[in-house]
Amino acid sequence: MTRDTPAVLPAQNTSSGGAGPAPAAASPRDFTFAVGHRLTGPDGEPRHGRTGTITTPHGTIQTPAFIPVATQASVKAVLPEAMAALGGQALLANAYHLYLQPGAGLLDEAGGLGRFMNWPGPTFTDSGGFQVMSLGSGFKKVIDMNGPTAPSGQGADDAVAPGKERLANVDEDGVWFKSHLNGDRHRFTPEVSVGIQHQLGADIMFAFDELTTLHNSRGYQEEALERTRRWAQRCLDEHARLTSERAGKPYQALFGVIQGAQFEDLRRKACGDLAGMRSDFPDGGGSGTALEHGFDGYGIGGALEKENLGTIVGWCAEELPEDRPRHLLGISEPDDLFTSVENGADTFDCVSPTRVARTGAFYTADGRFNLPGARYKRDFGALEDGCDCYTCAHYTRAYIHHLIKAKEMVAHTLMSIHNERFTVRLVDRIRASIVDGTFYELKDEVLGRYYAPRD
RNA sequence: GGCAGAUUACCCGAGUGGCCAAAGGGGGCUGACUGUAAAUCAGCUGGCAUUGCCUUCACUGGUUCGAAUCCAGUAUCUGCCA
Repeated sequence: MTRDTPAVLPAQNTSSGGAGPAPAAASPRDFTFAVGHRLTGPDGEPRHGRTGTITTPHGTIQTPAFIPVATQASVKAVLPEAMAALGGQALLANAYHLYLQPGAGLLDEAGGLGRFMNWPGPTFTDSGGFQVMSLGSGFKKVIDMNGPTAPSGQGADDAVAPGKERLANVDEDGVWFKSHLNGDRHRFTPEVSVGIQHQLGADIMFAFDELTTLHNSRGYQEEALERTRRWAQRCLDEHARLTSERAGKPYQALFGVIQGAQFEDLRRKACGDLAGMRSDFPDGGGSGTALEHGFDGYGIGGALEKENLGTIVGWCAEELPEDRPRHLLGISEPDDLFTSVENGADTFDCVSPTRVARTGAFYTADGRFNLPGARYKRDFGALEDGCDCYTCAHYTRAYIHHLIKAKEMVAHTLMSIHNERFTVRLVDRIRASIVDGTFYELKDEVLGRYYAPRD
């Protein structure tokens, strides 16, 4: 990273020539994943972790990679130029939010998500599956060490978090959403979600899934998982149909999403089911023939306890095809990143860097701290000593502390740039450590310092 | 000069005999945040110690078993009348 970086994307992302007209080719072959180095454990045995390169119509992604979240076609408070300058390789938006806001058709008309938001590099869209949970039960996705606190058993499947209203209701065919913006009812089905995502035009899309919580019973987890399996097939079929119908557009990859909560048998079954799914795709040569095509990659999502994260990712890595990328949805804490990469996750997205930035917290090698604290009032150092981000190059803790106290919006921008850079750089360092064989040294050093007990 | 009304913790403000260390805001302090219903939420905010004790509702003095609350005086402020 350099300071005063011009408003252009990194070299590896400029192959498409910016947000110009779409390339003519439209084939599943426009999306590839090549495994690079494999991680070896301290015992000399191979691990699931690896480096790789994802190639999309809008550029490549070196993995492992952190993909910053731009839910509504915007990384909150940060310009895309700044995201490129801090090393972001791709951005992830949300189909549900974009469908409610500008409307997916508008983005199609505008030339797709990337062009609409002035991000020439690769893009992802989430399916709206997360909103099945967040607008449904409202419970947190990752439960703390104390485990579920809501009533368990029969009634738990209808439980709603305290103070929340149920705004999503699931049935076999799909989900009714009640808009959190104006109360309008909206219908999402696998076909609707994939249709919206095709209109949004991201390089990588996710299948529409049902995210359960740890409050749900085992019986409900099985029921939901089966439903998600059936939805996955419908997503793949609709994806094949639309890929054919929208020939001439850049190919959009579709990732299936693995659920199954903390249950090993359910996770393994989900992986096997989705890995084996096929649908007929048109080939890219214009010959009119079709080819059998499965998911281009896989998302690992759902309810899990932090302590089981690595184990669950490991189960998935064992069951899923080696030659397809594995995206871990919604994770970015440093310990979780190391654990997940070690066990086979290739890419990550998470709202945490910008969310905690907006609420005053910043990451450092020594842990996360709250900048509104009175102790920073006269601290004229950078947010993090030695950080190479734009914020740390130009601004002090005291100044940003002042901006937060004065409720100046640019505080969110400066904080978010730092936190995004911190997370992107951490995953970049993890990638480099796999290449040069120092993963475990890096893990011990980084986590030992980040989570060291404080006074 | 006369009449009427005010004065509550850092600020604004509720409280008109005991359930009041005193509602509610703001501010301050601390913490949380993992596919964004999140520029949000939670706790604390007179002092000291473990339940508990001590000092507070402009000031002084009363009434009462008991006063932020009732009475008298004083100070300051705000209206209206000269």
